[in-house]
Amino acid sequence: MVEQGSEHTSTRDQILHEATQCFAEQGYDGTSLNDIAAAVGIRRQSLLHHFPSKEQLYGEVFEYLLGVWFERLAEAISSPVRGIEKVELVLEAGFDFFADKPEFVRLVRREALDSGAHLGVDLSAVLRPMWDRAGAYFRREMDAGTFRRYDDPEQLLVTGYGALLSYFSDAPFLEGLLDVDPYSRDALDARRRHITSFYRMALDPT
Amino acid sequence: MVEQGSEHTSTRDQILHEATQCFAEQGYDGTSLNDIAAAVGIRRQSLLHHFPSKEQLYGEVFEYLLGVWFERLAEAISSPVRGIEKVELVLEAGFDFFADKPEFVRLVRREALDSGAHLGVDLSAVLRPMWDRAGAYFRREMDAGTFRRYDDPEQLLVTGYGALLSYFSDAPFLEGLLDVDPYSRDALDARRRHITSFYRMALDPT
DNA sequence: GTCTATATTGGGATAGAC
DNA sequence: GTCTATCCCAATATAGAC
Repeated sequence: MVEQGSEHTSTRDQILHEATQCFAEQGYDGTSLNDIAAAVGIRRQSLLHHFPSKEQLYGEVFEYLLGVWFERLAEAISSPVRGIEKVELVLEAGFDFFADKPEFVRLVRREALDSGAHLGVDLSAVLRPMWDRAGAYFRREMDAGTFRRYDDPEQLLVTGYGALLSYFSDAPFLEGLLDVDPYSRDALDARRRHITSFYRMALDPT
Repeated sequence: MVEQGSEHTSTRDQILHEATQCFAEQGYDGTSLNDIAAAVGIRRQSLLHHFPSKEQLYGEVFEYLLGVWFERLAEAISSPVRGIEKVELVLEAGFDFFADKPEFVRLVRREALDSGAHLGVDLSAVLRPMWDRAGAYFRREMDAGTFRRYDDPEQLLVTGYGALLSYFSDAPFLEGLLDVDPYSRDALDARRRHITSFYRMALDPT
């Protein structure tokens, strides 16, 4: 759907791109079709020639990003490494994807807050299989003694979910607390290292 | 401003209460004065007799919750305990407040996402003093050898911020992933215990 | 495929009767 | 203090010319 390699991107793809930025920054209700059209350089009415409605456009924006996310995650999961190294690999794959596409994180957060009011599909249901797989992995490693035992492995996932997403979804807010551009190379490196080392400490069975 | 103890709550306070719920659930842009007025049982025009504008109403909703939050936090911070016990005390105070007022968490998250577009004040600037104080505390304890040393103590704060807020802000979403009501007593207890034990593991210097 | 023009709805806010 | 009536504006969406 989204073409690469050619000098010229289609108007449709330009719309998708600008819509992604607008929805991520201002949310579904805070974004008007005028905003998106203006960013592309056309009129609102011309935009509706490419997408039948605002909801449809929003749906396609989400669908595309979700597809890329699944691709990247599947790649990391399929790796043959085990133990804490696998956790690190998946954490880093998630981190790198989020750093590459912070718009995605912001969209997911907004959907989580609005509990899918604007999106047709149930996001948690879509992500559920991967979630369960991760939970089963932790349980197995705990049983094997490679990870420190916790009462409820799912809690580790919730914490990781929050730690990973919040940094990107709330980046402008955190910038005000930290006096550092969260997207600078240094800040990203530091955050990445901290998350992995934090998990290593917490999971270390010794 | 908000009266307690009397059987009858003023219309003004009812409006504040319903507005809090609506803004937390649907966001600023997603909430219309009609929604709030309907919840109270009056007309939109009557609501505007008590508050001059939507922005003003939103501001007051936030101001009130922020005041309570500061109260509770100051109470926990003033405790004479030290070391990891102080961290636990503050984490638990935050957790309990958030569990008591999840609307507050959702509002803060929305503000962080929108970077204060609807609120007059800069939220990160308001919270900055407490943030810096917490960072200094971690640094001191690391220097004293009571906490495990991390390159950047502020990273611990970011992780805590995410772990604490996300559970409540994204509760409906997490319910779909966990098959448990996040606000049930059991779930809250488990989450509370996990966060504190997770931090204890990560900060343990041995 | 983009435009102008227009229909229609819903939002915030004001004026004034009761 | 609450209501009805009204104003104004912005938003989504459609129709039809070019």
